[in-house]
Parts: sequence; structure tokens; C-alpha cells
Amino acid sequence: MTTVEGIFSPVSGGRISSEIVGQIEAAIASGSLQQGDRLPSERELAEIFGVSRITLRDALRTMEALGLLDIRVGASGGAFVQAPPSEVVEKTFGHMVRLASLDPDEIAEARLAAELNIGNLAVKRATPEDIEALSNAIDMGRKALAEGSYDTSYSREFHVLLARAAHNRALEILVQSFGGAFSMAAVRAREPADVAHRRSLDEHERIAKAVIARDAEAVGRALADHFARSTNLGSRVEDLLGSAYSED
Amino acid sequence: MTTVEGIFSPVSGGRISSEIVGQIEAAIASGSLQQGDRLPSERELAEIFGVSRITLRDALRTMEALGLLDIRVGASGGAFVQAPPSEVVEKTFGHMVRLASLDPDEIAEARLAAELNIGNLAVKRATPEDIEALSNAIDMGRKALAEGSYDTSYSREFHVLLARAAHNRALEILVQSFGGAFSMAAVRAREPADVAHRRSLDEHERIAKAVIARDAEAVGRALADHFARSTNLGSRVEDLLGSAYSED
DNA sequence: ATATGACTAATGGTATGACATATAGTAAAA
DNA sequence: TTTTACTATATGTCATACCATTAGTCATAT
Repeated sequence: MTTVEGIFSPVSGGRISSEIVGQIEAAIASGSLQQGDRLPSERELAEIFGVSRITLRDALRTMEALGLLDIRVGASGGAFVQAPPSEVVEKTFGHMVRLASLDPDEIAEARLAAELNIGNLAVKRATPEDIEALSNAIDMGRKALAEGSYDTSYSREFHVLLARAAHNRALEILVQSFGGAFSMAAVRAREPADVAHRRSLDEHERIAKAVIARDAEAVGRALADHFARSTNLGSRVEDLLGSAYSED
Repeated sequence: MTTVEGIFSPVSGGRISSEIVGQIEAAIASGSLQQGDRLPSERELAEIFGVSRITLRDALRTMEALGLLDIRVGASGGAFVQAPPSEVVEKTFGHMVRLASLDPDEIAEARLAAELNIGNLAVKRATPEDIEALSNAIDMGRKALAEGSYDTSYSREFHVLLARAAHNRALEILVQSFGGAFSMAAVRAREPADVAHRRSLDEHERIAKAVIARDAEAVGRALADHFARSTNLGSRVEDLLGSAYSED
């Protein structure tokens, strides 16, 4: 009775709304729909696809969640095609962490893995504007620290700017996404917050200076030390640095 | 007339379904809802939240798109909480590329940036099982090549296995996600497919052997050469390798 | 002239109620 | 013991109506 195995393949037969999502995605992939384009109104689309508004809205809602559509109400509202914002990736990593399918320490390590090479690229590609932005971020941080308004967003900002200096948007999105998922990690407090913040700023400055000096090795060591202290990785950072690691 | 600026903040007032998504996500974040848990049926949830089924389904559809819920029909069906599969990230990068908000070459470079350090980790952490799996993948590839059934999925498999040997799931997800977005990149064909495939397999073998020899530098060079040939990066791989690069 | 305010039209958001379809489990029939 | 039929419980889809938001128009008052 199992002699015909592998001859037939399962019929698609999913949801109708999935089929609609597929068609719209295909239109995007083919270039028929581009960023900024506006889809017809829900009522029109429902008629075009020959489905009810409910089914059509299911499809739109799915694509909105994926960040592919920006849906606005009111006159001249509608569904507008857009490139998914990096927050979509960031939120997904966050959910993975929360559901324990991903360990925050793994994310910290992956981030260091990426940032070490971000450092290499930044050393080669940082423009005067990039360096200006990095210095600025540190100054702002110091000012905030003095006023007592410093929070971790200043650190995230610095790391994103460093990634930007590498001139690779994929790496920039990575740092942002990992940063979001990582910020809710359970990093044990090794020292009082203000001391930790000051230390963090000092380390950022050390990284920036190494970039300015175009010294790739110094950037790598500075990054490794920074991660060794501000994450749970500890001496595991050595795994990424060859044997050249030192906690100074 | 602008004397009260900064006193008021815009009211939230979004969709009701967004509010529901927020509540369910909060339940997941707090641990009240865990992987595998089943939510009440749509009708029950609608009553619990005091909304219509339509509104409630909007919320579920959104969370399904994010990969947080697995919705099944039929008796004993329903909405089950799950950790988002890595395909969610992969698809998002794909959409970014298709909508031109991300350049395939940038993804290739980011992948190399990640894989260079994956190589470092693999050298330190690869188990006999990991090495066995890598060798196996190469053998399978050679067999497929001989039979003419080789395709790029063999290459992706190898790179994922290499990431697995680094024992960091975040990096593994990265390689998978970048691989998906990258596979649709416009890589110019520099040589006939079968020649390229054979070369690719040879390079994979060189990488694997360097891992087996626990030679981190050799792994790095092998990876850089591999990317230099199989992507559009060309000599740009040098930016990631310091000055130690050589196209052998 | 220039605000102000009322009106209008377009569009997405939500509600009801009904029926269709998929599926696990159970009981009856062969 | 196997097959078939039925049932209960889910989600999927539909039709219709009405609400809420918003850009634009145009009349009106200052």
C-alpha cells in the first residue's frame, strides 16, 4: 500500500490569506511593488482577489507584522510598502531570548564576534564625520553622567555609531538587534552603577582612540576588555582573540 | 503660546489589537506563558478581553507572523506559544535585500565578518562529532557533484555546520539568516557551474582541515579566500584580515 | 488676509452572526 | 480487528453594518 511513495507531493491548501501574502510578496520581489508604493484600499483589494475584507485584512495584518507594510488610517491612508525596519529583527531576537531558545551570553559573544571585525573595518573606513560622531557620543555620555541622567542607551548609541563607521548596514543592524536583545540580559552587577558607567565611558574612549589611531590590534584588545568587563563572558573573550588577550 | 511645551505627551491610542498583543507578549516575558502552552480558544479569548473575535484574531495573526504563535485548526487545535524560528530573521533580511534597503555585498561582508570569528571559536570548541559532521557534509557534496545533483544547499549546510561547531546558537542563526538573504544575491558567474561547485567543495575541505588542525590562522585565510572567490567582495576581504591576506 | 470651524469623503478599525472546513476522538458497523 | 460514520471543538471565511481617523474643502468670523 506504500508502493507509490514519493510520487505525489502534498497539496498546498493553506489559508487563502497566505496565498494573498504570497502574491503580494511576489510583486515586491519582482519589483512591481516598490518602497513607498501604496496598495489599493482594502475594499478594492478584496474585490481584486475575490475574497472578503476579513480574509484580505488577515493578509495585510501579517505583512504589517513582518514590517513590509505600513498601514495608516484616514483619508489618503492605506497600506504602504516599506523595507522592514531593523526593529523587526531586534524584537525577534528578544523573543528568542525570552522564550529561552537563545542564551543572552551567546548573544554577547556573537556581538563581540561581530564587533571585533567591525573594529577592523572601522579602522580602515572611518571618515572624519564618523570619528566626530563617536567623540560626540562620548562627550554626551560624560555630560549625562555628570548630571546623573546617564543610562544604557548611551552605550548602545556608541556601539551603533562604531558599526556605522564600518560602513556596512548589515553589521549595523546586527549590533542594534543584538543590543536590544542583550539589554535585557541578566548581567550581574559587579560594581555600583555610577562606577560601571564611568568605566564604560572610559572603555568607549579607549576604543575610539584606537580607531582614530588606525590601530586595529588596539581596537580589538579594547573591545575584548570592554566585553570581558561589561558582560558575563569574562575570560571567554579569549576564544575570539587568539592568545593575544590580556586584561591589562 | 508655547510655554507649556514638554509638559504633555501624546496619548497612546493605538489599535485595540495592539493592546492585546502587548498583554500576551507581557505574559510571555513574565513567564506566565511558556513555550508549548496553548492559549484559550478565539471565542474564549474574545470574551476574556471583551472584544470581538475579529479584533482578537488581528492580534493572533500578528503574533503568528512574528513566529510567536503556532496556530492549528481542528479539534485540539488552537494557538500555541513557541520561540520564533530562525526563518523569521532569515525572511526579514531577505525582504530588506529585495527592497534594496540592504546590499547583498554588505551581507556577504557581514557574513565573512561573523564567519572569521566562527572559525576562531570552532578551532577552540569543535568536538569530534562536529568534525565528523563537517567531513560528512563534504563527502555528501562530492557524491552529489558526481551524480550531477549538487546545488547551493550543500554549501549552506557546510557553513551552518561550521557555525554549529562554534557552539553559539546566535552565530548559527546569523549564518543561516545571512545565507538565505545572500543566496538570492547577484553573484556574477566567473566560471561554469560545475567548476565553481568543485572549487567550492575544495575550499570547504581546506577550511575543515584547518579546523581539524586547530590552526586558527589557516582557517581565517581559507575562509577569506573562499569568500573572495565565491562572492563579489574580491580583494575587499583584506579589510577584515589585516594585511595577512593572500589569494594563494 | 487669516484663522477658525463645520462639513465631506475616503480609509482603516470593530462588531455580529452565520456558515465552512479541518481534525482528534469515539462509537458503531463490517 | 479494521473500517466507517459521527460528533465535538477549533480555526477559516463570509456578508453587512457602523465607528473612528484624517486630509481636504469651503464657508464664516475676526
